[in-house]
Amino acid sequence: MQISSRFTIAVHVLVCIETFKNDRKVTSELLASSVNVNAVVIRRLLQQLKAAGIVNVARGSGGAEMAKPLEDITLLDIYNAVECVECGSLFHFHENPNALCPVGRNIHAVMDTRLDKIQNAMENEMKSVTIADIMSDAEKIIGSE
Amino acid sequence: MQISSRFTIAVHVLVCIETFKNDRKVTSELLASSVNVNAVVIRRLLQQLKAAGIVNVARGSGGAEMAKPLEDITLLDIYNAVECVECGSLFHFHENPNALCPVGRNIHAVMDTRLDKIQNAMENEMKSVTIADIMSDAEKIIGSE
DNA sequence: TTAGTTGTAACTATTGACATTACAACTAAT
DNA sequence: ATTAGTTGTAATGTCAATAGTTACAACTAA
Repeated sequence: MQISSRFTIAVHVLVCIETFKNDRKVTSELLASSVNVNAVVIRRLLQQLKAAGIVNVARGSGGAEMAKPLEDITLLDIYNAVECVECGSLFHFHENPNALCPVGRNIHAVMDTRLDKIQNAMENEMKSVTIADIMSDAEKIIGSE
Repeated sequence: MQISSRFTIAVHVLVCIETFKNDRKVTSELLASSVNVNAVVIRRLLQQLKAAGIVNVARGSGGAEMAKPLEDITLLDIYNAVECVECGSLFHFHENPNALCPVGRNIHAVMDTRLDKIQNAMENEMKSVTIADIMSDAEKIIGSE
């Protein structure tokens, strides 16, 4: 199972917003055309990013822009914004293990710290990369075409 | 999105196999009762673990056992055994970004190394934990009940 | 031969992701 | 005030993966 494409799409969208901000109004249509998905998918995604304080979206006049400095937005911020956070855990525990079995009633306690450490390792790595880093890579690559 | 419960169920199953190996034949029925899922789900899972060389399952006579030393089985081995590996990547990239857009045609190149680093961080953490570690925790917790 | 078990196919239900259509709400420009 | 362009969102549909269930052939050991 994989992390949904919303995450990579979100990064793509943010790079677009930053790249085109001086040239044109960055509408959901423009973003949809770059990502190659339906504009409604982009609008829903922008709502999630907006709720997380990452972007501003203007109703009516239209257009999206970054809501805070690029170096203050980490990949983890984006991940948390677009992936179901109520779930909280990266791992899915089977419900209702048999409490009459010594393994069944303790498996949660046995695994929880280990699973948390794994998830933390991933999240720490995500936290260490900002959109500023990504933009710097992107400018280099696009500039060298 | 979450990693499927097959992963935590697999660990649960391995802990059961090791815990009960001297007391009884560890059948899919027994495992199913501890995990509290259908026995067929367990059998399918055991097939995946068997294909990965982690367990042996006896047809006919019945019963599952570990196929190699506990300290040679890491959580990553289990993860790779039960999660779709063809997919390979933890992250799901949107297909067909627009090649006419400078961002669209470069987004893959921009993100790939970053995403690999994140996945590696997770896998390294998984690699550092063996079933021997988990069993040692489990024995402590179960013994102290 | 039989009882117990695994291996697997077939079918179903459920869930989440994603696509699509439609339209109300809103803003700015004219 | 009207209009054109845009966002916000509901409703609906499709698809894939997970997981539950039934059924039964294949196998082994007693």
